[in-house]
Amino acid sequence: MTLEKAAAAGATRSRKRRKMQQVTMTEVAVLAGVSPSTVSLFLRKPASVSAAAGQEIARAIDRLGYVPNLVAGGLAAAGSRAVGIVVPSIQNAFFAETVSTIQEQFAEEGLQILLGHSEYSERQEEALVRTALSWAPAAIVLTGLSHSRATRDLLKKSGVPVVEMWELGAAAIDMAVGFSHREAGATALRHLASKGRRRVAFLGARTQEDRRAAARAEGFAAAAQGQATAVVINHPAPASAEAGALLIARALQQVEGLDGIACSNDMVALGVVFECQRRAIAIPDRLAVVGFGDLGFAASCNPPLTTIRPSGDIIGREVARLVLERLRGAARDREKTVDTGHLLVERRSA
Amino acid sequence: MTLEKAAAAGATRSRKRRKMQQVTMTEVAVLAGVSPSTVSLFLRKPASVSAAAGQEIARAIDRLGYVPNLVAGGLAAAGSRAVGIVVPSIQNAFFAETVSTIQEQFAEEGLQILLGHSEYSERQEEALVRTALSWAPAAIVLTGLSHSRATRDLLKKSGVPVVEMWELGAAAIDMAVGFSHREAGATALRHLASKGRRRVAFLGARTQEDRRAAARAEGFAAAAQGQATAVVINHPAPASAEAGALLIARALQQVEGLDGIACSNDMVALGVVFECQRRAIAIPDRLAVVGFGDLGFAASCNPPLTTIRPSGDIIGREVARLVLERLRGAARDREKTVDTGHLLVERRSA
DNA sequence: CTGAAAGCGCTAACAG
DNA sequence: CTGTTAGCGCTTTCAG
Repeated sequence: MTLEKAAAAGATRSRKRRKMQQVTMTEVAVLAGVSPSTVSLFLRKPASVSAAAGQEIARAIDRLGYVPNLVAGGLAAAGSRAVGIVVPSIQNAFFAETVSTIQEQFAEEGLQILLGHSEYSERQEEALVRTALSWAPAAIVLTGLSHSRATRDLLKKSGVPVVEMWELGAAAIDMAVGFSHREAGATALRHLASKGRRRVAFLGARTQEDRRAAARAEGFAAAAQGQATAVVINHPAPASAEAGALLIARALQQVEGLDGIACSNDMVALGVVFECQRRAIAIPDRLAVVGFGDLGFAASCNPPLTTIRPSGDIIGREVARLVLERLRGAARDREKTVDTGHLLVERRSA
Repeated sequence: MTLEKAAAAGATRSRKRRKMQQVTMTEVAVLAGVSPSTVSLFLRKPASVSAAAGQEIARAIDRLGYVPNLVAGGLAAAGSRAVGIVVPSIQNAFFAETVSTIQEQFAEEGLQILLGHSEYSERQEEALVRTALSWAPAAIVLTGLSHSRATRDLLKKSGVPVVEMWELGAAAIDMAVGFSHREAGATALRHLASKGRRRVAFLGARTQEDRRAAARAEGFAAAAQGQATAVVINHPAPASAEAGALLIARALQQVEGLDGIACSNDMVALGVVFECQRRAIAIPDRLAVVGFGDLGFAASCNPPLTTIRPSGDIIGREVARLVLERLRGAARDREKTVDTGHLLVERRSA
């Protein structure tokens, strides 16, 4: 079979396409001297095709520069190889790490990521889920357990596997991977208390929208009962060093004899460290600081930051594993939830 | 027309699907008492359908909870509403910002993002481009101008609009948005020189793989001719505060009388600041430091960081604009390149 | 302005 | 192991 003949086979197709001519599976089949379904089979299960045919097909694919059309495949198979992921913000280092890990795991399995960010808005999340569903995705990954009623309905009705990540506690739609933020907040307080700190504050960024940060604040405050005097101070902007500087200034003013701080995010803690350097407030002697996130700079700042590590990479790996297992046919009720816990990383700031 | 009838219309479809029953356009059409093509038309150009029909259709969509199947749409239209984006790393704040901005702009136009990260590997990039092309994307966005031969061929052959971002200089495949990293490096040197610094170093992370960081280093070294003694020191790991601390230690040891530093990334500069705090090296008096990126903490660290702002958000906005214009029918040679420049943000560290 | 008809490129039974 | 046969759900001419 010649290349020309294969080209001729392709040429019978409509010429009205707006995109440039694309090589189709039929052309590959013609050149390889087999039927299209054999090519299709070869692509999905190479082992089920005779070695001879396989070789011919591989050569044809190569010569023609064939790129499979996953859109057509997805339609025929009633479900695509894409996974929708929606996170509050891609710029947040936590979610960037998780998404990054998921993408790595999926790439090996030929799964594509459809990404969207909701800016902590349930309405935006709903719109993103709707779009994702339009792609007949193999699965959908959401952040957190709070979603609009419509989002839940949409998802349930679709029957698509869904995994909610970065939070545990309330009921999940389907699967969930994460940890309890209340407990993480409590850990921060207990650590501070264990260091003899009795007048403490939780500095939060955007806790109105960020339910998980709010849960950490709650856990912190609840654990303080009988242990310490705790206040929670919030800043409406996203977590940043600047927010941290502002918050610590307010805390110092608001709490007489303040001696311990927990932050909703290491970035905020960094701002606290900066501001304390400026004011010559000794950390941890006068003020103990515990962060959240264990971001890259935590180990090298002055003093090194005691912080809580949520392990965004492990969350990502587990999310990918759950999705992959479900796609490979695991029962819908096989494994629903994995608790990744949290880890107190003790360094010098507390 | 009753809901039951519409359901009956749907029920004639094959029951072999693995996914849960999905509402189709035909069902909407039946319920609205029009033909599927009218529904399709209404969805794409509401104005071309009579008000009466439009209203019926809208109601039907609502009652049925219809979610369009973009996979089928993409196949029929020979091109999907998805845009493939590949960046070296999602965890890098620069790219996170750009991707975030692009996603925002696209969401309004109903474009989905297919995201992948290459880890600075051309081979991985090629694989990601291949997968992206399998989705018959509306466009593809790549980072930088260096790609494997196969990647370029694949892209050219596909005829898909391509925009390369975050770099300018060499020839682009199609469109490009970015700036010259050589010039950015030169700016850093000139600023240092203008402050009387004569023995300077460029601290780079991963410049073997990161061609753009390498270009900044080159621009820095080239501009030093006759101005200052410049050395370039590299660390093979990704940019981090830790790398910065390591690099400045080496620089101090290697260059007698070192008085100026430029970093390939603000994160590295942060490490330099930390290490100098530890060693009680006064910034900027003894050592002037200029970073790159203008990341969130740059303004609030001690001292505030003089840095070069690449404006990742503007790059994102311009990328989105170019793609959108092309999709709306702009000629293939309308506008090919936009230079977003760079900005020296002078603060106290230099 | 609306409908009928003809696929888009591929997968998935089912026979052979 | 391979080919035949039907579509997947939607868009797009092209008539009316």
